[in-house]
Amino acid sequence: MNIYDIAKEAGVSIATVSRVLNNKGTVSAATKERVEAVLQKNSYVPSAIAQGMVSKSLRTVAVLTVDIRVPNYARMSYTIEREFSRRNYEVILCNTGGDRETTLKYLRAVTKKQVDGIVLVGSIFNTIGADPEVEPLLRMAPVVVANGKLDLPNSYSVLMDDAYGITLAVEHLWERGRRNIFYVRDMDTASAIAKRDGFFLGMKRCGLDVADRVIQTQDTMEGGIRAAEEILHSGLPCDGIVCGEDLTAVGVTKGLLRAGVRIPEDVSVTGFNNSIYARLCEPELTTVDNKPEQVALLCVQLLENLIDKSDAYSSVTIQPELVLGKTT
Amino acid sequence: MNIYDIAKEAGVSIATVSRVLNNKGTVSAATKERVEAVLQKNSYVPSAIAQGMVSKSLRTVAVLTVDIRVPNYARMSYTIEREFSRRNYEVILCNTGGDRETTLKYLRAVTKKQVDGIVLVGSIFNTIGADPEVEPLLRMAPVVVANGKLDLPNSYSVLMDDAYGITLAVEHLWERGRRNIFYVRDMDTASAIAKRDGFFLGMKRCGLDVADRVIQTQDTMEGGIRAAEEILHSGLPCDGIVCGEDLTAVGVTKGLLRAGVRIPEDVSVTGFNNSIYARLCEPELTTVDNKPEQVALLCVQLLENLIDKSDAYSSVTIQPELVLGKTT
DNA sequence: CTGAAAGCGCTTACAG
DNA sequence: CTGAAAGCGCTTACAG
Repeated sequence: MNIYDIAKEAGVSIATVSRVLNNKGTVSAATKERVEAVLQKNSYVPSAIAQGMVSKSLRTVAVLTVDIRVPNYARMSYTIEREFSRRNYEVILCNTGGDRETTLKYLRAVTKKQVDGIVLVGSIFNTIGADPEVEPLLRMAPVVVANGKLDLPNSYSVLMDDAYGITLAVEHLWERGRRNIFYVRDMDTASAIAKRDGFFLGMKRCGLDVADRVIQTQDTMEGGIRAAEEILHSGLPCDGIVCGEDLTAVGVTKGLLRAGVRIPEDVSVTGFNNSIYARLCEPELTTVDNKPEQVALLCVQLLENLIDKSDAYSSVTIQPELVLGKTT
Repeated sequence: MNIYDIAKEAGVSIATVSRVLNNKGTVSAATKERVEAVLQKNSYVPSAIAQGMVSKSLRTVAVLTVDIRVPNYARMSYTIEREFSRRNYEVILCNTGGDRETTLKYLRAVTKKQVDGIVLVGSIFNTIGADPEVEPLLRMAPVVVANGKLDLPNSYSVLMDDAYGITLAVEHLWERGRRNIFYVRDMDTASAIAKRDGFFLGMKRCGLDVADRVIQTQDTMEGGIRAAEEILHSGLPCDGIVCGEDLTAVGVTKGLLRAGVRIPEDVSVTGFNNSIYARLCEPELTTVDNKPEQVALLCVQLLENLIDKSDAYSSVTIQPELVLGKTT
């Protein structure tokens, strides 16, 4: 059932059917009514592909992220998807695993489908997006990076001030009287580096020593447990541990408790993300809220503007907030 | 840059360009080489929309689920997406919230885009998919339901034996010497009902009484905490609590510990899903592995067969497994 | 107000 | 081996 069938049945031309369908141009009331009856009767729905052929748009955007199973990415992707759905766009989801080849494959596929826009979720795309093979693909559609920055003419950013978030945690521990503070960091994304720098900055402001006080570990609960063990065996005094992720902070907490360390009496622990992990943790984590929903919403608004070529878009930075739990 | 530009530059017809592009039909080696050079030079990529116009396919499938932020759905959606990507399909993600209207909106949008197939993730779609307004939309593309069943000619299921999973938990508690067992259930999906029936069955087999031993609560950590309080105040003896979800089990654990109950010495607790929540829980939860990755993979294989109209597809049921933690 | 025609960018029989 | 033409299902100037 296509527009020709409808036209024939209604005794009009396809142009007229198209007009009533899109409420465009002028159609006499009588004709309109007749066509609408036929439309209704056949519950006709125009083909989005054929429409896309003309308009060059399928009203679809692509969301590339590392792994939707990570709560922070899940929250952002969820919000992006819901917000675009409200705006009558569908979202193609791409789990790149942070891998260059995989990212390339996804970008080739979605640009071939002429997506209206692309959202890159995660600071890992700072590196991948700058790759000489990746970059030209990102020029084919407007791009917004959540928590990252790209040097492209049609790309904008919504940034989270990760460094500031970690300084908040450090200063909070200082106020709690902690003077021997460690930092547990994870992978090597721009975000991880910003957080570490935030730690250095916070410690400096508090006049504290950072020598041998940064522990690198895997971004898993087990990684956190190992980090706690490493700290306990370092020989250095420790009364506070700032973590770059809630998940590692949960592991750190477990590791400390197993070693008989009391939290927060002996050692304070902070996480990052204000994820559900922080609330499941026993005791509940003090953590940094990096507001993924807010970041995601701004990404959607920015990309929508870029797609509509409306004015007044610019990159934004969101400030995180400390959320008190029972570990500090 | 379209196929006409390429044809002109290579001095051939568009039919010939199409042939070398698709490696179809016959092209002389010389011509092929010439065309390929032009293709390469312009890094030409054919429009997927125009191709879709002819083939009636955009090589896209839709995944409808309740909420990607729930780990079990995230794991399934992740696996489905990755597996379809491997097969050169893109995935449109739809978070329906379990809502009928939202589901309708998504299905209208994706059928209009003529998706090649639809995966419904969650037993909530048993009800929604049978709705008289929803059902016709599901007839427009092959459908696979993860952990649910639909009565449609072109729809198949990959089922998880939730009831069996709960009987495993009950029997495990019995073997541990528990005789006063409660069940904490959540929402009213087919899956939740199957689990409750599994509880009844397991208890019956063990010859245990179930009167007033099913507690209904919200599917959140707080819901679990409240359930624990309710059980403790019920006046009934309790030495075992089987939960329908890891998240509520974590809450139950917290609630019990706060009341000074020892786990597992006084009361054993089991969860469901083998999610990361179970491992974060202190003590680590004994839980039921419902194998979301395996379910998802089978869904993809099934749907791929339906799309290719290859033979030999049928619905499957997966058996869950008990995973021992430290709460039993 | 309405219709004929061109155009969107491909693929695919059909001739030659 | 290669090209002209039709067709996929729409939208949109352009006439009338």
